Amino acid sequence: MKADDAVVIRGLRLFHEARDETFADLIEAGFLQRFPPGVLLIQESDRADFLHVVVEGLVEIFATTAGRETTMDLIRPVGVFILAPVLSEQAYLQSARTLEKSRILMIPAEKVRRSMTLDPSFMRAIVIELAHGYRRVIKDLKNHKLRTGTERLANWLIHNEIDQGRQGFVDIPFEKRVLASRLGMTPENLSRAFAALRSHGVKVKGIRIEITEPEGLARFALPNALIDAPEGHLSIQS
Amino acid sequence: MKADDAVVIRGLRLFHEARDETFADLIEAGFLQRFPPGVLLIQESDRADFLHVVVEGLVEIFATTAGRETTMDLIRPVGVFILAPVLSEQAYLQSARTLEKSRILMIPAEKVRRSMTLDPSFMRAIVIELAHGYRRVIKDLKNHKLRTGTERLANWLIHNEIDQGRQGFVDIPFEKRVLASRLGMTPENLSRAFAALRSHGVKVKGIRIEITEPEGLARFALPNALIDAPEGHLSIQS
DNA sequence: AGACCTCCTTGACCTAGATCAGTTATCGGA
DNA sequence: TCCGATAACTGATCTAGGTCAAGGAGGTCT
Repeated sequence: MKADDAVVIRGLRLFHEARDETFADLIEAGFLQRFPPGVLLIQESDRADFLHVVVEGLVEIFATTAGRETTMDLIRPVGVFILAPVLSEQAYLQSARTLEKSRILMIPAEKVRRSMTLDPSFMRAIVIELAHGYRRVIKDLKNHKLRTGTERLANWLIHNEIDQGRQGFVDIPFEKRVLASRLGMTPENLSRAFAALRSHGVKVKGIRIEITEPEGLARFALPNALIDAPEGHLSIQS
Repeated sequence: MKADDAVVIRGLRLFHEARDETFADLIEAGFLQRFPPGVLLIQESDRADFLHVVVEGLVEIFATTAGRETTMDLIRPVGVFILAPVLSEQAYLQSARTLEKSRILMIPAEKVRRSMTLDPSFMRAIVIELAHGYRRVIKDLKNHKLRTGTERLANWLIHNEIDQGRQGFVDIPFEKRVLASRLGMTPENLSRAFAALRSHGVKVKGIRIEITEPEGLARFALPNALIDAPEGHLSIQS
């Protein structure tokens, strides 16, 4: 692994407060690997053998049942994913695949658990990270139970316009079908949701979505900090 | 607090492995209070000041936005609720109210955080508890994104029939409107979902739901361990 | 540049679910 | 035991969202 990669990974909240030797130990035990797009990294129901860190690229966390599939999350560098089953020695509940060519650091689960036992400051960081991840999923569940698809899209746009620097537009950083699945709808329905938002000052220009009337959009979306505000996070959120 | 209450609470996974003095300290700092039904215990967006333990009764965890409301969870004795914001010193994302008359132990958040710092075995239990809670919400989100309301009901019945001792029926342990909200549907729709399950061997007799053809119901429900299997849990789940 | 491929969009149609209204069942208290 | 209040059920209607099919727009490779 290149030294500057290690520096970036060390910047993650999860590793930042760990002792030097804990961090060195974890990096030492892990291996960095390159993957082309579309590679299945994790299969749900498999035993959690590794903690994964996205160093470069884009990873989709998804779940399936009865032939259906949905996107649970999207992880950009530098982000850790699927921490919980690594800690409780359980099976993964979600699968993961690369959407772009990516570099992934894989740290053996056993090593993570042992480091946690040996280094209280690392364990402390794990507590904070788990608590934040927990809260993010709760927000997502609220989003789904309390809002329609079009409202979820409107709030996603508001949140991402801010994230991308308040320039009055949002560039969707992956395929629209992926966004649709992340928001819990079909691609067809996403198109219609965009059409419905036209009357609230939203213009679709390919990948770029222009927001001409932020106040009008907010009036429709009714953003709520307890759903939409980003949880202190490891990864650039979707 | 009565001594036998303390024994039961000590039995919780969260407290079981804590040192004796840690546990004594937490119990000492906490206070046990009685509430009639319908009392708001926690208001979302309030700062997390206490960790709550349901010693007796029934507590509903719910969330609201834009005038809508949904049930996020139901906590029966002995169960802890809303641990995450207590640890990361944040606002509650969910509200809580009693549904029955209840006894609740409230432990100051600051005390929980300090005990965690002082007692690694307690912190370790917190990691496990958080990881399990995290996984439970992920299962719930999968349940909602991947299934219809009727399918969620069918799987809820299968799971609860087993929980209640495989007697061929399920007694709904709260009002049906609460179940409806927990499953993310209206009371009207829950009635229709029950009607739809008649052809799969489900008979409604008031509070008691008879399951005459478990195999037929399972064929319709397609239960999935990665959604329906109970996570190692503190509380009797809903 | 042209051909091809994939993604996105749009329309028609259908199903799932919400809402509204009216009725029936259930439970607690006088 | 009756009464009133609340919960539950049922039907009619409407909206949200999924499915199917076709057309259009944007890339990439030769």
